[in-house]
Amino acid sequence: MSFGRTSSAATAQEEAYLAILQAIRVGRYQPGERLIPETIAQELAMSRMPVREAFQRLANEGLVMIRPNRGCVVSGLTIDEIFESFEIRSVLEGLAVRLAMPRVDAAVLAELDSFMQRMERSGEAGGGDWLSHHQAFHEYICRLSGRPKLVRQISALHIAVEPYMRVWLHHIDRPRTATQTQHVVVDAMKTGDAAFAEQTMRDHVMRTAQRLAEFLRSGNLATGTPRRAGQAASSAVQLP
Amino acid sequence: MSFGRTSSAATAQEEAYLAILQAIRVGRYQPGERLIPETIAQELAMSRMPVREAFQRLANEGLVMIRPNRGCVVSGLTIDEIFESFEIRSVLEGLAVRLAMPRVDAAVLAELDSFMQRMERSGEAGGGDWLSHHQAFHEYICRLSGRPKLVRQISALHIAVEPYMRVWLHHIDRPRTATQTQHVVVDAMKTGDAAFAEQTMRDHVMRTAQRLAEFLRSGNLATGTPRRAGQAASSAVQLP
DNA sequence: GATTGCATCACTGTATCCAGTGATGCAATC
DNA sequence: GATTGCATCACTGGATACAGTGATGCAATC
Repeated sequence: MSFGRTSSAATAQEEAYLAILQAIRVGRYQPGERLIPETIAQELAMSRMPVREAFQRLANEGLVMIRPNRGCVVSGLTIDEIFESFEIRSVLEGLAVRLAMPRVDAAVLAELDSFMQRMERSGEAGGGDWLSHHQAFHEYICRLSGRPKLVRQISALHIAVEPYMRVWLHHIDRPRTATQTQHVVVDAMKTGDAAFAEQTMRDHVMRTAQRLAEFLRSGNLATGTPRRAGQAASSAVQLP
Repeated sequence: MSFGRTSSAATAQEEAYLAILQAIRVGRYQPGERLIPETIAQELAMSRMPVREAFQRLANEGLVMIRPNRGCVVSGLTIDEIFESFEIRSVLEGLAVRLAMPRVDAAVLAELDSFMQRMERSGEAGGGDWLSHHQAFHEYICRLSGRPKLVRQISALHIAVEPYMRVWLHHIDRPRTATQTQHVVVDAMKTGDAAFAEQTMRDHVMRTAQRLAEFLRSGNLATGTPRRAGQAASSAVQLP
């Protein structure tokens, strides 16, 4: 194992982590699904051990749930939990924008405009990579804040709701209106008013939350009960 | 191992996690210190494996740092990182208060008053458990929000800065003024104005951050360089 | 005398093995 | 016929064993 690691992972455990993470993000491992260490280990050509340690990391980020002696399941989020994630994100991204404001100049605004153009183009193409552009847009702003921990936390929240965003965007298949609400954020940043930009970002995130929650509640998705430990009668949103 | 686990941990890994966490919180394992899995495993009468998995969890929470093939060190925070943690906490706790407001009634306010009395008493006794009362006060408010993820994130931030808070409080040995600023928060909650309460909580947290940062910068502590990976020339605050 | 290269050693990461726990299905009894 | 108890089985968590990597110290050469 001294050569030929395909991915950029330095260690087998890291490789397992990235592989499982990706599978959850794109919805290949679905909420409620049981993750069998042995199976995944075989797929990745390694032993169960690094896979188990990857489970630990994922569990800590809330993406899977490990119940002692009863295995590891992908922890789907309930609508309430999704909404809560957005609530948290709204204040964190609000903070990020506020802290980023002093560093915003013409070059930054130009970059933001180009981000939005990319989003609009991929939106019209109906491509599913609108989401990646969208996340890149948000991450760019966050990075401007110069706060690494903040960036990390926001990124984790993006990942957690990504599977749900994905099906939503797939259904509405024209995320142009969504793109337009981004303009409001950039416009707010152009005013130079940090408090205003913060509030605008908050509103923007919460508006997305409301639209997504509405969509999920509208029953365009089957709402099953992938049994989860602990919380009684909590039925996570099921992906198609 | 079917009986007699001393702590409430269901699994060895959990026990290791709690033990190491506690050691870091109270400052027994200090920033920059190398954590040897074998040593800790012996102390806890288990093998290296569960200890390693505990390391994973701690690394994810940012309390330790694992560099591939080079072991696990307690990741001390720089003053900037401490300040950043407070910034994040300020908006999260602000959110928590805002969401908690609808549930605030006379009984809740009475409970908050009793929390503060306890804090004042332990403050005058010079006891180091002022901190636990203080954290309990904040956690009580957070719980009122009814947002489990939010509570968890805030709690993690409290833990991360706890060692530094501890030495600070030990130095000023009369955290009465600190207690008084809590009153401002409770008073704001009494007004029933959610936005005002949110802003007040934010200010309260940031004021604490400023005082702590000032103390740490004032050099009451030696500022050494427990070498950390990645960031060049980042010298974490060293505990006495 | 200093610097560089090599060898040895300590330690980390991974694999395999073993024991304990929860689940499932069948049989027996009510 | 239904329900409960037991036995078996699959799987998880933990321990031990092994291989690979980085560090350290000594020696040799410049």
